[in-house]
Amino acid sequence: MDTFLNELNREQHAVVTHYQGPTIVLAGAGSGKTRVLVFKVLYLILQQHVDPSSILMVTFTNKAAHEMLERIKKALIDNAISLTKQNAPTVGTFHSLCARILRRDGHYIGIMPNFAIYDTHDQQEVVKEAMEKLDINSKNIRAKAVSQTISSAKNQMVDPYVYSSIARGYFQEAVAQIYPLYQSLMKDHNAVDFDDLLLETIRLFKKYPEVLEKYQEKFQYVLVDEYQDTNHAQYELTKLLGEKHRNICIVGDFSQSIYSFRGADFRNLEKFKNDFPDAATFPLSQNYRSTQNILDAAFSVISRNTTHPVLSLWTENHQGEDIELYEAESEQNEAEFIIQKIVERAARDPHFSLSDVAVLYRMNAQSRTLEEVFLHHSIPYTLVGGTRFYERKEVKDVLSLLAFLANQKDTIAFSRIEKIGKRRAQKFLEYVNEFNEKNYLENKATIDILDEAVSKIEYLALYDANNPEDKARLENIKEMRSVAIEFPELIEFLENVSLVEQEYMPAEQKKNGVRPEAVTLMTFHGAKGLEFKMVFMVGMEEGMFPHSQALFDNGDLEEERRLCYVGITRAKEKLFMTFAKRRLFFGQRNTNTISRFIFELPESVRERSIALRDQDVPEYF
DNA sequence: GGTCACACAGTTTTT
DNA sequence: CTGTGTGACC
Repeated sequence: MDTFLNELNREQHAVVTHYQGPTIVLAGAGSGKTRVLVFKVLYLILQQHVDPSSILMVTFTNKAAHEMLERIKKALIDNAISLTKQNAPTVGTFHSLCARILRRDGHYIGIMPNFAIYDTHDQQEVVKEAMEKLDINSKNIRAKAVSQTISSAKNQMVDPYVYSSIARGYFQEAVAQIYPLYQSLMKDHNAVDFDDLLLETIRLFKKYPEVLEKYQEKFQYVLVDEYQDTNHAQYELTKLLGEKHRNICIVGDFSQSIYSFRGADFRNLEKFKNDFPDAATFPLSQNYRSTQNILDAAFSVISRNTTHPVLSLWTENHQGEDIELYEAESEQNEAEFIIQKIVERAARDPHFSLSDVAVLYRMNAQSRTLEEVFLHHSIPYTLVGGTRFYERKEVKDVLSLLAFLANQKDTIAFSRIEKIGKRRAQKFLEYVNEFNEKNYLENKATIDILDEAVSKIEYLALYDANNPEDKARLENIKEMRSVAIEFPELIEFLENVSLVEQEYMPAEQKKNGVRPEAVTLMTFHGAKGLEFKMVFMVGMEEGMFPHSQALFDNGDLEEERRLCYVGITRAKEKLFMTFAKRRLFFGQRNTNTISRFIFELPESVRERSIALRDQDVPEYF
């Protein structure tokens, strides 16, 4: 057990063993960050004999949380320690942590434990409800825009009162009217949105210090990953939870902050230093992932950013293969180039697997052509992203039944049920009565409630198993049943489905239970945290990447550049960047100029490109 | 209560 | 171009 620290390099060792006091870890791409976090927890438990349950680790996604906890558990079992539910560390996202806190202690501030968690779609329904009540024309003011505006106000912790004092112009003044009504409707529905989970927890902590103290006492050690992508509320929460024992360790990388469009603020990394002036800062600068060529390219691009520090990475890996640029005639040709390169590589490298390849793009809309061409050449692919499991119609329908049973003030859920059909909604109400009279909430398992409600309204009869599209819907309901079996308590089930995105995997792949032999297609955002031997970055054109909406604002442009940096650093061995002369977009054929990011690569990369050899470097200002 | 036609918008995304 | 959402009409 003493030897596990030997597996770390000097920088990593320093991070793991510095276990007390405020700590900032600047973890570069591919520097073994996840491993360091796992080892840090192991070190606390094994060497410092810290009670595992007094450790809190906050991650960016639930998937990351799950993987982290599994790795910790496994390592502890190797050291003859097994974790139970009671003594396990708390590992989760800010949202799941706050949901748990509010279920337990929300009653202090008037939140009932069976509250519903509304997703973006539900939020828009509530906004529409508010707009109807206020008689605001939904043609001039779109509910979607309003709900986004309210959400970003909340992210900056601007309440309705403050908002109305700063609102300027037609749209903002309308929002100023809608916002307070939205909040009171949410209360009527006994619901909170994702932003409220954080804000209400902060409100609870500030109003009832004894509640805060309970959690401060529980969580003696607080670790927060991906700190560059925290928003203001998450920054506040970190501070509140950690300020008593001051054993807070935040981990992040300025250059990988890519979520400012939803309220993340990389400056939180700097603010932490002001709040904790004695914080120790550790860099993790050795990269284990990529070749020198790839790191050089990444650095060459990201060093153009001026509003944040850039960590320079080094590696012991060899120089590696050249980065290749390709100018395609069209988006089809771009996809065919990719296929050609994959086939070539497969022919000469027996260890090569299609799962070593990722194609990264800026917008989901770009996946369409790629899919068509991949299909045409019979190259298997996995598409990541798109419509999420719990947002599918049939899944939401069934969930609405359960959501309403758990929280009968949730009229948003009920109006969804009415949309299935008036007669079915009537039938359902009969079941609601039975449910209430016999108190099924307490003495029936989720799966039984689900099956009873679904059969009561004959929901499955809406779909025909012989129709392939319907069959997929029925499969999805089956899939949901298997999650329902895992969570016999209805409230817990609902919390799980609102906060945890189901790992998306088509049914046939799931049966085999192995990672499929297929190329991964996804957005740059989706690739965060992943790595592939061979990476294609496609659509490297002004207006595509950087995206057209980001061209005129330096802050937005720098975020695009960070996204480009994230893309480059996903590659372990081989990186391609492609751009098309002409591209069909929204039914129009456009001619785009080559992305500025291409011109920000090291000169040697550009010189080898036929398309660029004789071209002057354009001025982008 | 269900279907069809038209309008219209159209980044990135997890919680 | 394509998916979604709304409103009119049977």
